[in-house]
Amino acid sequence: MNKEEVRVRFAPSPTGHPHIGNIRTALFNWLFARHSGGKFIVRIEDTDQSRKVEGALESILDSLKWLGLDWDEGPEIGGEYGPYFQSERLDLYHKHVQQLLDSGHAYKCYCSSERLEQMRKEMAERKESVRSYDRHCRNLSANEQAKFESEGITPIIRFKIPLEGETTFHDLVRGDITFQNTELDDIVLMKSDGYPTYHLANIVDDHFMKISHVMRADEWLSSTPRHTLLYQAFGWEPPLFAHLPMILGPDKSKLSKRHGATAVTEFQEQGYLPEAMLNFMALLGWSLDDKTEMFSKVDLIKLFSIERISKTAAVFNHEKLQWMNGTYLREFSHEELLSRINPILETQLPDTVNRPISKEYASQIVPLIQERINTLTEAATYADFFFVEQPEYEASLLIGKKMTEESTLRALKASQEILPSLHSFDHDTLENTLRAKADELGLKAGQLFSPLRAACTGRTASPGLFETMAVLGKERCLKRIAVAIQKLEPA
RNA sequence: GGCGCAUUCGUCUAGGGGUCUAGGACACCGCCCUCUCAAGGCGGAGAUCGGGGGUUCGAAUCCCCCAUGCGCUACCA
Repeated sequence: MNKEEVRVRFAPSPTGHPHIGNIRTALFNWLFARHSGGKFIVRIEDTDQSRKVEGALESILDSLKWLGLDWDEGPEIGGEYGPYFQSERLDLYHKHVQQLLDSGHAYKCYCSSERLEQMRKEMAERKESVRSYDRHCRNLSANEQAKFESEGITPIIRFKIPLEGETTFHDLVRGDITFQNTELDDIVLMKSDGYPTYHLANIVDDHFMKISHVMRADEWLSSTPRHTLLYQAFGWEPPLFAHLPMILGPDKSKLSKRHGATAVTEFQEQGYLPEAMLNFMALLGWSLDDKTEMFSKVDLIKLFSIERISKTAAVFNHEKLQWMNGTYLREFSHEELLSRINPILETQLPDTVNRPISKEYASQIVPLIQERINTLTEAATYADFFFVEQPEYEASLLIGKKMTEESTLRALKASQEILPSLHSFDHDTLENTLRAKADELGLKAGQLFSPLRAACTGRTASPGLFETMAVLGKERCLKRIAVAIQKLEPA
């Protein structure tokens, strides 16, 4: 094999929406390929017909596209070593499994699943270490085989693991790893439905697609000696292996739906930025040094290396992702942020708000919320009062600290009187006027501002009062103040 | 049960014999800023480096044992 050219692959099976762990694997492969000037290949491992999930393929491809992990060969674009769907490569697998049969490295197995189940049960009862298969058909005579064939049993094909010796392979992350061959079972290569198992298809494809490095999750480590033996049986040189640390949920178990949103597409829907997602995922199992943690995609490509992949599984920390997303959000220019937020506003603002949303108006709001949101979707929930006709809230919200119903009413009415006379409704005018008014009323600035804030926004927390009022405009502020006074005024 | 891998603050991690009385980040707490909330700045608390034996003048760093966690143990990937 030509080890000069780096060719790596992301080989998902279309059995569901890819979660952050799957895509992290894709990311590391992609990063390594781009770093080394090699090729990144996507291969779909659809050899299990029963587990196929509708829409999973699209979800996988969409996740990659969203993050900008472009592939050089694979679905939609093809390539020199296609097809890139295993279900379209069945002939290749049959041909090679036959080769193994002919060379005595594989054999047909006629055991029923019932017998297998029974066998495993008995082994467990006898407290023997449970084996997946007892090699019952490994040395069947020609007569016995003919008998099973005549009964119409479709055999599966198993790999003949050497009965003795040991198998060692080198892992780029963990070093040399050795397994006793006696610990290895005669794995299934070809299933009775004519589809290969992962083990066979994987080896055949990696070989013919000239894959130089296999970077996959840690859960595959135990399968690697079997794969090594398979390469030997074929007389092929195996690729280099690098097993990536797993990503776990908060309870330290394998990531699953139980852990809430883990599908990459869900993060997209929740308003996370692809650049933040990418940065965050890169740090799950990889680091540059003891302090750097903000990495652009270009940085990552330049700096990524297998040597700095860690060995330990990582718990997925949602809070840190959120922080990082907010950091990216804050670094955007107003124009950039607007362009990201606008589509969210369109879809997530209440139905009562007229569409399309005015970009000009939204652009005034963006600077006010930029440092107060951590995700794009928060823009719609945080800033909705800018868009609705009249925010809903309880009258009690108007009465702030150190304020009573009476003083609140007085403050609101005083504001109602002075605001119409303002020639300009900008930040400074508002601030000067209102501060003077507070003085005049014998109130602290905050005592006056809080009922005004509640009246104008329907919230106790909002962007700066004067900025907010300026954006809302004199007319709307006055209207909302009037509503507030009504809420407090005895009927 | 067997086999494999792993084990540094709650979490992500730095560390590869002395510079570590273990560094950074998220989260947490306090202070500053301040019209609220954030953001930002400053500071704090938080890990006897899973435990026990070695090796060494000296170990988070090397070796062994144990414990724990995770993974694999399917005609799933």
